[in-house]
Amino acid sequence: MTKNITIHDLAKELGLDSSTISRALSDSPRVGSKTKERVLEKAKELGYQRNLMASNLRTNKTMTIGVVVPHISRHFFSEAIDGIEQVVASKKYRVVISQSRDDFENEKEIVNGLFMNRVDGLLISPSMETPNGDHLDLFYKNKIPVVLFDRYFDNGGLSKVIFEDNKGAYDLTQHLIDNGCKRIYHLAGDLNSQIYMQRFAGYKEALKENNLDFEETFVKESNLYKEDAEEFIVDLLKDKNNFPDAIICANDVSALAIMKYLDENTDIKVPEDIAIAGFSNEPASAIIKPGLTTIDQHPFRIGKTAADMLLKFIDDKENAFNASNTIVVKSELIIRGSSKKNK
Amino acid sequence: MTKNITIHDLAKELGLDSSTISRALSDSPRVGSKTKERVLEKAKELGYQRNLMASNLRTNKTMTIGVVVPHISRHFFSEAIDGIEQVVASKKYRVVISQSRDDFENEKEIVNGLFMNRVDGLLISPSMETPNGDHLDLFYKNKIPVVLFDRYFDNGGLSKVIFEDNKGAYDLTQHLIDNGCKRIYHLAGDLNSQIYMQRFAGYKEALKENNLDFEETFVKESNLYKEDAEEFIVDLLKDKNNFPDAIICANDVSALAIMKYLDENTDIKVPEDIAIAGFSNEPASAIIKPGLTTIDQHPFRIGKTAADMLLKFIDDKENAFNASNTIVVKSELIIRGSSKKNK
DNA sequence: TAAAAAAATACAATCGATTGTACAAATATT
DNA sequence: AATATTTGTACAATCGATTGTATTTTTTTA
Repeated sequence: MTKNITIHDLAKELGLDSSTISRALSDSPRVGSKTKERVLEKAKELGYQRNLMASNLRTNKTMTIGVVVPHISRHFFSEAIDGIEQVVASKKYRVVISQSRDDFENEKEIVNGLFMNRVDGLLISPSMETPNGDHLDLFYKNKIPVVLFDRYFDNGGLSKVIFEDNKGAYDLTQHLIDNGCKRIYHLAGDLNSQIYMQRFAGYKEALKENNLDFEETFVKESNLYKEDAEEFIVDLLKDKNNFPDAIICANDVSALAIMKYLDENTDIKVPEDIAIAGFSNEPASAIIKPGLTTIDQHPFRIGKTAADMLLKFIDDKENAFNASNTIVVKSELIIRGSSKKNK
Repeated sequence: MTKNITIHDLAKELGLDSSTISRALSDSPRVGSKTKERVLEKAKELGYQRNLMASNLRTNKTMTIGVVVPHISRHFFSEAIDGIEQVVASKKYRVVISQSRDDFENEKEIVNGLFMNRVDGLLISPSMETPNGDHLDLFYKNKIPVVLFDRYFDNGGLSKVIFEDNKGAYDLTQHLIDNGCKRIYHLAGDLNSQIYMQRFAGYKEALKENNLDFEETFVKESNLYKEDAEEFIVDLLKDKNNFPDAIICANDVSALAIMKYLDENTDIKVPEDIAIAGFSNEPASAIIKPGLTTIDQHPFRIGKTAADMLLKFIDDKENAFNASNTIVVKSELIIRGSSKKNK
């Protein structure tokens, strides 16, 4: 193994002290310009590459941001990570990305690991199982900024960038009502999670304000996978007398699964017989026919915003710990064919 | 700021030497069990967290893998990253992820940065612009293993995990021919890129072996975005006499765009009037109607395989630099409605 | 030209953990 | 009980870069 070149090697070669090399390489005014040139040239000649492990240790900075998400490959998160990476890279930071797989134990381990690596800040979208922010105390106590995004918990003091889940679901519901729907069901996510809770609440509020029926049986809590959606619709089909005239799903995956199921297994037509709406605006939602009415969550923007906030906190730690800052990213109603009843 | 607790703090508190603390924490046989207990207890009490910056510097290991992809949020790459992360995390490694945005200058900077961070290995899917592996010499010379995945270049010595692009395109073409297609066009990607080159070659081979016509005009090189696909189909529609009876697109995005365009703007039916096939098996391809015939690339498996190979090289550097290992991940033909002509 | 000021460079400690060697204490052997 | 052996700890150097202080060299000023 070609031994790595260090500033000491350069120093020896040039008959200078390593401190001078260090200063020359960081363009310090304390080093003469001829010397700087010599150093730079020699560094290039020997293929010197600064060792950031050493540098980080000394400066107590890693220029690294930890990012924790439930699943990297989910459309929402990969878009958010794209946004994060873009912002962070432009400020010469790097991202270390881990996935909790919605497992709290996993998440705790990851968070500890990131702390041991002394990341300069943490962006986290907690797992479904995460009850509170106690496992982030480590960061809090050591004044390393943390920003939650998308998912969160009511845990005093943590800053976050969240989505208008309530408003999104409200708008969706109101839109369906405006289109003549009266018996609107809701396939919900895990109601222990703030985001699904909010979606459920927005849906309910809209029903209430329009004096529409709401019964507990209208709502089914689930994991929102394809299979959950199929199970849900199969159940509903058993009692055709009480069939809904609209379903709002808490994500697109389940909404698409229901549309697909109805199309392939029944002669129930969307939107004529039943309107369907989803949440998240996945790429497939624009491609299915009819298109799926949904809420765009602007995941890229959420990621960007969270990263911006975190970097601001890193620069200005005062503010990072004085108040819990919350930014709410606006929802956007995307109306497509699946909701166009209008009778 | 609560000063971080170090092994020296623990040592002072317990009246021991820091070396003993270090050994106790790593469960060395050289430390007595009672002492170990005392250390562990005190560590927990004071909330000690090992500083990996220091540890890394000393041991010259970071337990970190650098990952470079063109775009994090593309389905293929986010799935591949998922696979990588899964493998790597199980061996207590972490991933630092960067995106080149298909910009070579960017990629060079990222690669240098990862080297300065002394990652223990590098997984890279090079940008479209990357001409060769010269910018990876740094790793090669310093015996840090590198594995290319998906995209690659013919540059002696680098190990890689690639996809059966040629075979995939061949199978797709053969399948269309078996279904009665005779005039098969190809919307290609950038032909400077090995993967698109291979897909093109596979398509051409299949035509040849079946003694079917091939003309240069059958092929259009493009960036494979939605807009490119629309432009392509609009052009074809101008000359209805020479309209193809099948199009193989080098990715799903463009194939879906063509299907969507035909459906919304013409009365040309898929697959009755024209068969369409894509490449990559995006989620939307299973949802559109008719479903899009395509090739599954198993991106998750590609990621996993590449990560496995890299970790093996890290453990056994001998082999990492003796030969260039190449694993080819098998393609899978996914037949859906868009190709079912059979007349 | 000598003294003062400014510029360039060297010295040495430090960041926190690891690890080879040396030493001391405890236990075993004869 | 005296010596040999094992076990447990301490000492000290090291990883590579950074940075405050000290020193030398050069330039300026009187």
